[in-house]
Amino acid sequence: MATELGVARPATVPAPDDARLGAWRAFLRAHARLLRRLDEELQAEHGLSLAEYDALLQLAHAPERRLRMSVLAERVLLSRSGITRLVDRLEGSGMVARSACVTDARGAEASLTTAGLDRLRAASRTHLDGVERYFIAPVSDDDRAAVERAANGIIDGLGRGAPALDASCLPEGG
Amino acid sequence: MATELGVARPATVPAPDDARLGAWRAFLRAHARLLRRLDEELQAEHGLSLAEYDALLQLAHAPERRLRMSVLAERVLLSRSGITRLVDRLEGSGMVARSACVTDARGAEASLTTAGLDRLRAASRTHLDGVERYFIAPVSDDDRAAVERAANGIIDGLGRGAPALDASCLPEGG
DNA sequence: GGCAGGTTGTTGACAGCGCAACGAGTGTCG
DNA sequence: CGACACTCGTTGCGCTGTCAACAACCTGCC
Repeated sequence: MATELGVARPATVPAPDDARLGAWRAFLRAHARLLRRLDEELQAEHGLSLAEYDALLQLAHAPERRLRMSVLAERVLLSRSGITRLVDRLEGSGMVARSACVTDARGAEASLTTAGLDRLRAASRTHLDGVERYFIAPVSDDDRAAVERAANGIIDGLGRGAPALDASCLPEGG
Repeated sequence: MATELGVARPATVPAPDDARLGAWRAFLRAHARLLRRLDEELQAEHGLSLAEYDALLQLAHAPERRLRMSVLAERVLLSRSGITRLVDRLEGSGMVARSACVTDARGAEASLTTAGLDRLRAASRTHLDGVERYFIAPVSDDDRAAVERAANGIIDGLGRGAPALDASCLPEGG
């Protein structure tokens, strides 16, 4: 268990000044503000949300510029229903097209249209400028490398420990 | 414009293998998966969302365990209408109480009830364990320090450059 | 005092996402 | 072949959040 960690945990609520929680809170704040800013800029200049941009980007990098819905969902960090609706919107604006999958009649594929690619190219300038300005510039090379290491470590650690499907830890609520 | 930054930017779409974008994408993935996991655990074991937990925590740390709505909104990274609804829910479950502000008749305050404090105490065990397990344990002390530095640098940088309300303040970036 | 202009919290309308359920299709094993 | 369990994408529903509009209130200036 992760309870004996050397942190004195008072009977009260976690102190806001725990040094290690500082990193945690900074991480949360940075992410929230950064994403909001990038989304704002993308929306203002190109009428795209970050999720939409990301979907277009994933399609652009895929072979033949087409991807199965479920694969796209996974890459954009969305549920399957979420990707259905996202593709609905993109299709509505003519940026992607739906087509049936030849090898699997259940499957649908989303493919990037040339209009979508143009839109993506334009938007990527804005987005990359934003990432450069707000994420890369204010961080030293060493720190950025550390961030990447840390992020990958976190992702790794999450993969290992399964979520709480085990109900044996619940009943203690009383 | 921020176009001359030393990044060679091809006429096509950003390559997925840019070393610095690697950190960016890892950052996004780590955050998404981590938050989802922590939210799941908190929800499963205590029926609280992360936002609700955060609100309770902010109240617990405030003097007199009460906070103006707008201040609370700011700390929980929510809009004013968002905080109104969040407090609605928490009030409905008896974890916070609303009261009028004595010095400002427009204002409302949210205060933590003892039930809310109990709930927070219980939940904080789960939450802190999660943060420990998924955020702190898989990251070295040095890297965590770097993450904190990076995050603060990002927040700082965001504060400086105003969003695109004024286009005239951008050109001096070069 | 009295009024213009900003702030505060709430509400209505709406968007986006996840979950559960569904129809359609696949693959496997007897 | 037929039965079964599974996967795929879509849809209905609910939750949660934002934005715009609003009434109530505060502040500063005349």
